[in-house]
Amino acid sequence: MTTRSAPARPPTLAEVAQAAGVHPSTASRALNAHTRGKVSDATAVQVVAAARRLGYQPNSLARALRMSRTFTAGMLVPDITNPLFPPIARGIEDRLRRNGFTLVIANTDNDDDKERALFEAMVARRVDGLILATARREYPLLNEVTASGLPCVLVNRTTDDTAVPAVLGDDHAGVGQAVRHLVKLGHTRIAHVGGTQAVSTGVTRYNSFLSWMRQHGLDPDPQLVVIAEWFQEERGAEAFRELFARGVDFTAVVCGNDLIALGGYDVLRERGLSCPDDVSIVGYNDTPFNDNFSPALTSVRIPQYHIGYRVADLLLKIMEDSDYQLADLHLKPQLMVRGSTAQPRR
Amino acid sequence: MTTRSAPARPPTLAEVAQAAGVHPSTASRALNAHTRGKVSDATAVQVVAAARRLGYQPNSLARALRMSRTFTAGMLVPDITNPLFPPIARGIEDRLRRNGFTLVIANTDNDDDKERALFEAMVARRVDGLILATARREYPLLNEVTASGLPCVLVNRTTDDTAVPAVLGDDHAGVGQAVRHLVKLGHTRIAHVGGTQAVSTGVTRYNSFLSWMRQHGLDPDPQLVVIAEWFQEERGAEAFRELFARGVDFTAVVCGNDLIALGGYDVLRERGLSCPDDVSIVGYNDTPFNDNFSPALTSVRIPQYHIGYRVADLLLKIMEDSDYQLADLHLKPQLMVRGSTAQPRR
DNA sequence: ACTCTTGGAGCAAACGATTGTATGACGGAG
DNA sequence: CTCCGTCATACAATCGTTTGCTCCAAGAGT
Repeated sequence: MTTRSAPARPPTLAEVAQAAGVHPSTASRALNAHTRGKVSDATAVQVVAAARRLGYQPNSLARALRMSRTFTAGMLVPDITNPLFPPIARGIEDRLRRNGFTLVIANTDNDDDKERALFEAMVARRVDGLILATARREYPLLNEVTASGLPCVLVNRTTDDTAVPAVLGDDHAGVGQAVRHLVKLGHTRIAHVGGTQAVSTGVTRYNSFLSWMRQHGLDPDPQLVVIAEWFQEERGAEAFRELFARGVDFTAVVCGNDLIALGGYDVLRERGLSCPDDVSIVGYNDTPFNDNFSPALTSVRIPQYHIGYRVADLLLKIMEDSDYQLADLHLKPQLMVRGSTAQPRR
Repeated sequence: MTTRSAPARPPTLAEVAQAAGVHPSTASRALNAHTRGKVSDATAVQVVAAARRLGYQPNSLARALRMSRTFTAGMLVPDITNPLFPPIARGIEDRLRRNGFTLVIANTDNDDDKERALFEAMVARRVDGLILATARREYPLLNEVTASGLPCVLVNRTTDDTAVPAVLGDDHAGVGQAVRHLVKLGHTRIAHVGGTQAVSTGVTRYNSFLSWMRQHGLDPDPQLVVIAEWFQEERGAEAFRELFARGVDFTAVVCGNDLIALGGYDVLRERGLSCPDDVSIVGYNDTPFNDNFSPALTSVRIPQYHIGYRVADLLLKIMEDSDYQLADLHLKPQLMVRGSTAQPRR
């Protein structure tokens, strides 16, 4: 037999040091790449060998306590069940892990009190940095975060008062691609069913819609713009019903996100209308399964994984260099054309 | 002004003790519900007041180091991007948080080496317990886990050698509901497109299918059983093509999960067949959007959130009482009947 | 009145690492 | 031969808690 069954208590640095016949401090320096230069090569080899032999794993708690760095980042997300967030979280996790960081995710359910409590919990856990996917345009929590001095970045959404850097999809460009696509197909009476204006994505996509319509020489009809109360299928359906109720003709709709677009599908079905024959629909975000709906949903894909990756990148930079020059990052979207958009028949 | 801008360094227990005019150890006991009884009520009040006044938050690192408990649980998941897992993770997180525990999730991508590395990382982080959603029937990693003595539970999948408790959906019952539903509709030539037999859900659903078919007096035709290489849409499509290639007639299919069922949709479309007119299809898990496919997918819903909740429950019990009597937990599924199943026309 | 018990609080040693400072040896220069 | 600089290592403090032990005083029992 080569090794005994796993020891109940993992070996400590002191034990490694003893096994290598050196003082713990020497062992520490030998093991830490940062201080390797302070010990002779010979003893470094000894220590490393002993560490490997004993299966030494530094106790991250002790290290964290001493260094007051936990190598942990926290993330607040409205609800990980929303398919937009898992790919972002994966990107973040993958990037953080490369630097030995761990990610802790908590769900706020868009509840102010819960948000605050979870933030406190993160602080109590002494996370080294914070990633917020929960920002609203008015976001008082952010004051507490910045006041606490905790490095922080926003993802996917930003705030009106932007003192904190954010990594986002370029929604202006994305909506532009959607509008251009519809215009090229021949649509002129294009509607917008936006998402709540309380979050930045809702308002940005709304403004971009107006702006791009005008750039294409189309005067956006206020009657053809409805705002869904939230980024949800049922809220989207309600907004679509309102849109139809207004009685103004339209042949295409740019939606605030994919769930709203699905709500649109439901309402078209209710009214016996066909997509894309009667109405073309474009979603946003390109969450999974858009290929499987019928018709397959044309949508603006945002690089979710990479957004996560880059936001982690940014957080790492800010954590190591506290006066790193801050800037928002807007990643390029790409329109995925599928079956829900076609030339207008009217 | 009531308070100054947040202090750079949060107050320590010693500072609270000093403010209350007592020794740190007394302050500790006063603050800890567990040891509150060891100090007089009067001083307890003093200490609590001082703690509140200073905004004291115990340093979880120091506590963890001293107590060698981190109040953290780790979770290994194949890929959080799979919509099955986020609701489970939420259930876990919500339950853990009630006891002051934090959940750390890591994605293994079904990669053995990555799995092992992430397990090591969890150990290095000194998590108090581990939740594995990554089990395969043969699962060598589990030996290391049990050898390490780390409390551990499985979720959604279990292993052949079941020394570790698991919380699962009751797949036998779920498949039974699916088969019974189809039989009641009048189907007799029912096929099964299962998932990989390398994981317990694949093999359990397969065996249950055979068993329930026989219980309904139907002799399952081996030609009508195909195993998809993985629980993915494209692998499911391949399996469906194989099923058709065998040339044996069937009118309904029980699928290993919803993605495989979607692969079935694709193949039916390829062949110009209609669901449910030509073939009825039942999925499994009832992941989101089943309502939005066309036809809406009939599927066996497993209580994902509650599975997570209960697995966390179990882990907490095991952690606090190391010889808690172990048992697997099978939660009741429920068949969600939608448009993809109908009476056979042949 | 004396001892015994008991409750409350302080002391100090952990937990396991990192790191500033002190110490020792050794080699070269004057 | 002495002195000094340098390099490698050892020493010890520290991070912020928890907790076994000791100690003291006050109240109860006889």
